[in-house]
Amino acid sequence: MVSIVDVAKAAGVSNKTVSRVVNGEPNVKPATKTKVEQVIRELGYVPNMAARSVRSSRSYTFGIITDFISTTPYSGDIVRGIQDWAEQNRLTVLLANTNDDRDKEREIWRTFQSHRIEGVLYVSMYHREISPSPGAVSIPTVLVNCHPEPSNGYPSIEPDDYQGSRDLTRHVLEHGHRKIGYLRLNPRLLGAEMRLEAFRDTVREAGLSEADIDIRLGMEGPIGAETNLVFEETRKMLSGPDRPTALMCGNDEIALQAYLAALGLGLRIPEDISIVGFDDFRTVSLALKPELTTAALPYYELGYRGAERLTKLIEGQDVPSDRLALPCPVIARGSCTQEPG
Amino acid sequence: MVSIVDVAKAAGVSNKTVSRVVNGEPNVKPATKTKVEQVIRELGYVPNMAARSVRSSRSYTFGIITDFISTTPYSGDIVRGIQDWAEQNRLTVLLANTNDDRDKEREIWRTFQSHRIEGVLYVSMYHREISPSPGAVSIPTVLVNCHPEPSNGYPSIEPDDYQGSRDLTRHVLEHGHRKIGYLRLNPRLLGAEMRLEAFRDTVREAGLSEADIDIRLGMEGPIGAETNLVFEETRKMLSGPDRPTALMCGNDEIALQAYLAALGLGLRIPEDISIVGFDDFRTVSLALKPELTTAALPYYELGYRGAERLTKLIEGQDVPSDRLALPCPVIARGSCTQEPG
DNA sequence: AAGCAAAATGACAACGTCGACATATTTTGT
DNA sequence: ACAAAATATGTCGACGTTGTCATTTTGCTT
Repeated sequence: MVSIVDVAKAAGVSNKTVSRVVNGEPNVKPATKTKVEQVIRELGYVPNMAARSVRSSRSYTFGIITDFISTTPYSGDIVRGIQDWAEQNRLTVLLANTNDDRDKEREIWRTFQSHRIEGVLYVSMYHREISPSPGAVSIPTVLVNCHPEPSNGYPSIEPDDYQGSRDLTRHVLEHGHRKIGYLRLNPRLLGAEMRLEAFRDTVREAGLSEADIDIRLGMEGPIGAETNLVFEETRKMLSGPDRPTALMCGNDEIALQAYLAALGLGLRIPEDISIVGFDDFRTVSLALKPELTTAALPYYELGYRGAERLTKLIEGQDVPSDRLALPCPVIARGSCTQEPG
Repeated sequence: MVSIVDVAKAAGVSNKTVSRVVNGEPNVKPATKTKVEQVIRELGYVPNMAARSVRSSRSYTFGIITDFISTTPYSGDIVRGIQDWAEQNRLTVLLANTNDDRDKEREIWRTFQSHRIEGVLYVSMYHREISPSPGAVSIPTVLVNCHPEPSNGYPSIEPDDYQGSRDLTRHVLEHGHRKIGYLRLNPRLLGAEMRLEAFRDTVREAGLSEADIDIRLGMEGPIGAETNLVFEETRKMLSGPDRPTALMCGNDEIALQAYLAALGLGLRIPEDISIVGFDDFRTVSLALKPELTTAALPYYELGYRGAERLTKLIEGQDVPSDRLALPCPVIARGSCTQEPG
């Protein structure tokens, strides 16, 4: 591997001068600079980050710790957001996956320490409360798509489930619907409660009564192995005498099943029943016909702005608020239209 | 940051002895070892990988280059597979994303070189033909979920679309179906052709004639912005006088739309029509009711075994064949049952 | 043409680690 | 008890960089 000394020799200058050229330092004669750059190109010299890191004790590297990267489709967008930010700021990204295993996590923190990582983005693949266990040494850390237990005060960045659900509910109300069904997410998910609460509050504000809404549990049980009640509950809800004209679903997967149940009952979407989801899992929301009106989880932004926050934290700038919530915009597509009546 | 000399001083031994303990070298008195280990724990010493790397000119690091990590759900499983293998072999993983941008890719190869990466896994998010542009220096590289243009001979690891589609077709035939519809993937995808060909070959072997099968195009146009014909084509196919009893779909997304179309026509699945997909995108395949019979893309294995191949390549062991295809197992669920007639 | 400040370049050490080799200590065989 | 072999520990330098400071060269003023 060609080193800075090789370049120096070939260019007939000292290695320090090469270093100056490489790092764009001032006080290098244009002619020298040109010469050195040419030699660098000829020899294909690329600076050795490890050596640089040893000398300057800076690594210019972030670490990403994920729990289960792949259980939620598109959550990879978070990682992409981080990467884009990293690239724009000439940072390198190290990746590790805990699989939700405590020992493995400890091991990962150690590895990160051994690389003298400058900061960690702790990414959860579904929105929840967590407690990182970094061990003895503390590395600046930002929580992404999750927030810390109240006791330990990591800054975090999360989707605003409440706002998303509220805006989505308003969207449905604005289309004239006054009888609305609601299919709940697994209550164990952090988003479930917030989304439901936002629905309840918004519907109450609009003057609907308890009799106008029909809330049912779609899923329950341990995450990853839940009991799925959506299909049955939807059938029941839509077979009743006084069925809702709009159906709000805890997420897009539930919406998918609602589609199947409604269609199976001979109902047309959206003519007979409007349906909205949540998350905007595009494999589902765009594949459904009509395409699904839903609220989008801002995965990419979560990653990008999380990385931004981490940098500020490292540089010692104060991080405005401990928990930052990013909006979930309503994506209006064809599945929710004016109430027929 | 505490270094090896700090430990040596505190333990009253030379730094070389500490190094020996840390690296598990022989010829250290048990008492010394215990003492050193204790001091390491007390001081929270973690070896500095950068320094180690400078000294030994080995980085123990792999790089992953992805094109667009997030357009395909679950393709993150590839990354997880790589990570697991890396962890088991005490390797670190560097991650970068090209977004299919040539300049960005060059930049990434440079970054990887600067980290003296030992090998690269070039991961494509959908199965296709690619040509990496590593620039001047060559780093051992394995292509994952894609294969090289014939000219440049990178080893690769890919899903066996042909075998998957063949086995799936056999599965359908074994359930007695003799009139089969087929909804094609976007022909621009590498898998499209292979899956269709396998279908054709298998169906011919089974003695079906051209009249028994009905092949239609589901999607076309540039990837990521395709025209979607699935819904309409399925309606046409299933409305005809002599409709098929089973419907094979290019992938699970197409299957989802086929469900919707079939249900919209008042058909029951699987009583009136059996449907199978391909890929096993679990957000779709498990959310469908009945759950979807499909062939699973072996994403995790692709990553894990790709990393394994890369290691062998680096160690100079010969890599058996240039292109390695991993089976796509048939996942039988409820959507394909015995032909009714 | 001398004098001087500013600009350009270089010499050298140090970052943390480990390999090569040297030295010290213990064990073994007689 | 003594040499020889085996085990245990230490010294020193090098990996590729860059920071510090010293030295040389350049451009400008008078």
